[in-house]
Amino acid sequence: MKAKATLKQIAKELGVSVSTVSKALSDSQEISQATKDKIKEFAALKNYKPNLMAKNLKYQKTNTIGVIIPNILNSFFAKVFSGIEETARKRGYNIVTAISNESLEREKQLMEMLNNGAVDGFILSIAEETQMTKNFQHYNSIIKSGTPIVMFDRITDLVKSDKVIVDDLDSAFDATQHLINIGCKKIALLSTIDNLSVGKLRFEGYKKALELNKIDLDINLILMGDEDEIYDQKIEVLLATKKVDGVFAVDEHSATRAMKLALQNGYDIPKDLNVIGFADGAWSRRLTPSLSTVSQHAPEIGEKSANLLIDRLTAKEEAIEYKTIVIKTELRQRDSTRKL
Amino acid sequence: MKAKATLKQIAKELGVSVSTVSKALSDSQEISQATKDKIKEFAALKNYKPNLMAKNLKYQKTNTIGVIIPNILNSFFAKVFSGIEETARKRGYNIVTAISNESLEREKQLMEMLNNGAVDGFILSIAEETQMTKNFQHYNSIIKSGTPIVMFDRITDLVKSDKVIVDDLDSAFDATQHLINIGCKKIALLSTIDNLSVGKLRFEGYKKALELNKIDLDINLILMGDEDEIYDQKIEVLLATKKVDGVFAVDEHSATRAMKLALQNGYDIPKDLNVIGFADGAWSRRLTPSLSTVSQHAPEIGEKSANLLIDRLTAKEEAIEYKTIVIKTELRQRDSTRKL
DNA sequence: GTGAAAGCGCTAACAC
DNA sequence: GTGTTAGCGCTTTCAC
Repeated sequence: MKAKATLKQIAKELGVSVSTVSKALSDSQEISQATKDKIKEFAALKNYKPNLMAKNLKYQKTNTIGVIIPNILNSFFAKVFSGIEETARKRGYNIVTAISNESLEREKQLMEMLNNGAVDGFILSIAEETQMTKNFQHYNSIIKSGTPIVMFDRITDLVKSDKVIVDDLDSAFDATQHLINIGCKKIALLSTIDNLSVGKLRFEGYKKALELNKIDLDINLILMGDEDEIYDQKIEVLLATKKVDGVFAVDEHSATRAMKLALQNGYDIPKDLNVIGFADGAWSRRLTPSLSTVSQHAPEIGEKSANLLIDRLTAKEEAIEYKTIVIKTELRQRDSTRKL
Repeated sequence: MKAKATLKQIAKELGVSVSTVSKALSDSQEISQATKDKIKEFAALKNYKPNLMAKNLKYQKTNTIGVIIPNILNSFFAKVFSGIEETARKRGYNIVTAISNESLEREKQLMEMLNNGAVDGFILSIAEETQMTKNFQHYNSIIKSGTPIVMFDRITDLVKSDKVIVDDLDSAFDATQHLINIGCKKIALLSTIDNLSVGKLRFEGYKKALELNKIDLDINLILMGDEDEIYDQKIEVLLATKKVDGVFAVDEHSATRAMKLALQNGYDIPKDLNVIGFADGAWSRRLTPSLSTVSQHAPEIGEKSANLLIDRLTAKEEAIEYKTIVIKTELRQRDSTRKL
């Protein structure tokens, strides 16, 4: 447990002043080359590293971003996170991670805690409970306190901030339209995220596609629920009617459950049933048949979010206008849908 | 962008000294109730929060743990991470996350960067490149500098530190034995992680089980490679021989590729082929048939790691002995293996 | 070319 | 019961 080297120590051991050492190490013009060399060599020997906390305190900023993720086990968030991490790191920022576990209380508490000079800004996706209860004051009060926020994916219009989203409505429209194009007449919509902004938008996209193709919305084909057995049973009942030839699943759970239950109930995918889902690419490829998905470019969402935040943090003038970046999705056709 | 409240400001506005405010807010006996009440009320009004950086600097600790993850997209690591996060949070620690991307250089650089007073200790799993090149000095020099490290899953004997691992050898033995018990005679071993400590141990467990059951090790049944198409082809060739009735896959990729290729090549799982893999539970259940796995209790690994580190950080005496905690795995029988 | 001193926000030993 | 002061490690202005 040897104490870390400080300017003070080095100064003392070398018989110079603290400020000389500081200047020498930052290659100041004021210091003679000889002294600089001597000090630098000694510092390297002692493995000197400037203390971050002291610097932070001095400059009143931390070069750290707080990232609040609703659930890191969701691979979408994990991917966005990796995008944030990489971009932030490149631009010299550290990441403090906190997981809200979809809880409003936890989200509030974490953000307040980190807003004590621990981070310069936040990147977050709204916790489910927060979005359901529409309790957004804590965001606004944090922004008012001078800490900028960037929201991604799950956002709200009630907070003025930078945002990065996917064109959920259009993506859902395209996915549904694709199912129609390959001949589906009875397309079910499956969702466990109807309480989220993104869930609602995807539902809208589905409805819009049906409408434009003059297909009546059939309420029996719309299944909403939680990730539980009751939901599974509903899917099975729906499949049992054999009146479905397409499934549009707006979340990973719905997509994979539908696939599995259909296969178990003797459906031939994609012959009898075509499935498209919002889901993670890596695992979708591992399924048999592989799942056609709406790819959300998660790492890019992370990258853009980090850049938005850091741009704001480093901006000369304050109060640049808030931006909303919309990332284009892509329909990845795999084996769970017929080819055109 | 209103400036955050500081002790100094509050003191000035209230016409008292800084230390009075500080003491009042920490409920010191020295201050009269009346003053305390007054100060507390005013502080609450101003939404005062003590500045973390200043406290950290003062106390020479950060209450922050640096977590170095090789790859957050690997759900095992994501799960361990969530265990770490939750436990650390409960005990009052923040998490700074860094992703090594399996690179030695990056791992070194990240750790050195964070070792400048940004974190009190590290929790990490060794990057693949680090483990392959056996380049472990940076760990030792960080430990020597006074920052403790806890390693999990991918570890090395060449670094003295606390460790949390799974009983890889025994788990692999049990998995192989189970395949033998349900009647498999020709058990293939698939691995894309033979360069990792855990990969080697799992291979040992496989060999031990064969040996004890007097089954000759057949080199043609052992497939090692990277996550690429060449590896996929090798699997397909192996399956084409139809000389395999069991697969023990020591990593997620191998397990899922084997399943998929077997299904595509007309195998009936588990009738013709039994598959067990080290893999994530959530997704294994989503496959059809669901995959029997060795469950590694990832969140518990994270929890134990965090506790080990924090125990050491908060220990009164220095140099408690280093501990290695071994977590028991569980064989989760699903539909990719016959029932006994 | 080098050093002294102030200050970032906080705590705590020590005065009064 | 309240205030003064020093100091955590660093940078930076100003003096010499």
